[in-house]
Amino acid sequence: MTERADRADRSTVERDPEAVSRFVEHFAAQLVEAGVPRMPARVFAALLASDSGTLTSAELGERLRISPAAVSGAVRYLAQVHMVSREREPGSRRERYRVHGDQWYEALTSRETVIKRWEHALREGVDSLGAATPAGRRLAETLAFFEFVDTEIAEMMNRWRAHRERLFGTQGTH
Amino acid sequence: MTERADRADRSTVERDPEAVSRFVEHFAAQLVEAGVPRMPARVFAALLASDSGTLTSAELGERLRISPAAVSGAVRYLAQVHMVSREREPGSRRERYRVHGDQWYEALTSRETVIKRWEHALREGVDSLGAATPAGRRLAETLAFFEFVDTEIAEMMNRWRAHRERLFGTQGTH
DNA sequence: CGCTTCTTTCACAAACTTGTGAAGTTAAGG
DNA sequence: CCTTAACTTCACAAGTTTGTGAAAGAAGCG
Repeated sequence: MTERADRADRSTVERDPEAVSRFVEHFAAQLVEAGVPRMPARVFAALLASDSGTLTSAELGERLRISPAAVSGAVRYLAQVHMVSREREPGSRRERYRVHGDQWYEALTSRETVIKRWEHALREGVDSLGAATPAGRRLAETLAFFEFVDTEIAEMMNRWRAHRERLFGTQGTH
Repeated sequence: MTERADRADRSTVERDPEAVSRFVEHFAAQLVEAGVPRMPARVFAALLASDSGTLTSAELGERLRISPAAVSGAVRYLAQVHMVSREREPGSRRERYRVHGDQWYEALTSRETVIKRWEHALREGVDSLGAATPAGRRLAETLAFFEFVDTEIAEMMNRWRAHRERLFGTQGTH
């Protein structure tokens, strides 16, 4: 694809920037409601809605009307949770941020990390309350639930990869 | 090692309150990190760690050192997301809050509600960006992912119920 | 090398959240 | 009915979080 994807790519459909913005803000709002900090959510939504799947810091700042500092912070967050990756553009000090079509919801599912910590806390609880007490038994059951979910999610992702291939041909976007 | 305390007599076991508190705060902290507001997280953890699975407002206030107002707010939140239910104690104006051993992680999984809203936003996005554009295709794939997850989660919960029965005999605690 | 362009860091002000005391509301039990 | 126990609502103070401007930090390119 060309370096200037924005202008060059009008081939298919004339895009209404206002409609795009509406989607970006709406989707970002849903992410926020699910616990994602606001700026990261907006930046992420903007990337999702871009044709190339990559935008520069300047483009993000312009589209979302936020300062370079805000972009910087948001991107740092997103990179940390593996929802975007950063690439340096070879002949420039410009940085590009990219959403890897598939990789990001794999990251989403990687709330595994979260689950692991829950499991740890629960194990502690079973120990200190005593496995024989009613409360201890409840915690043990909850723990078993999470352990079950853990393995199930892994299998689910495998099935998804197969399913996706069936739906969309081979590898995802990018 | 804590068996002496655990093993104590009577229906309501004499429990090392400090160990309980440690678990409550630790588990609550994990919930907070996952996006649950603090007071609801603490109240919920306290309920989880109680033998009966129910506590009154006064008991919660005492154990967590928070005002009745805070209990009230926390419980309202938890009831809304179906993590606890409220019952009125027959001959009294006392209210009891209960964690239904199994029901609550079914609620957890009911991120369906969340997912449904994501799906809606994504469908909107596919429409307004155009299904034929690269961005539109990315959104469509993401949408397909969530639709897939939706059905998978339902099936997973069925498998869990079977699995649980195998592990713990009959149906859950309560 | 040093100029220029882009990004990050930092301190702070604005905006939002949270938990509290106090007043308000509901219903049990005399 | 009236009292009183229990929960809820409200306004606000304290504490966080958020996004910004300003300045410093990298890195291409002449």
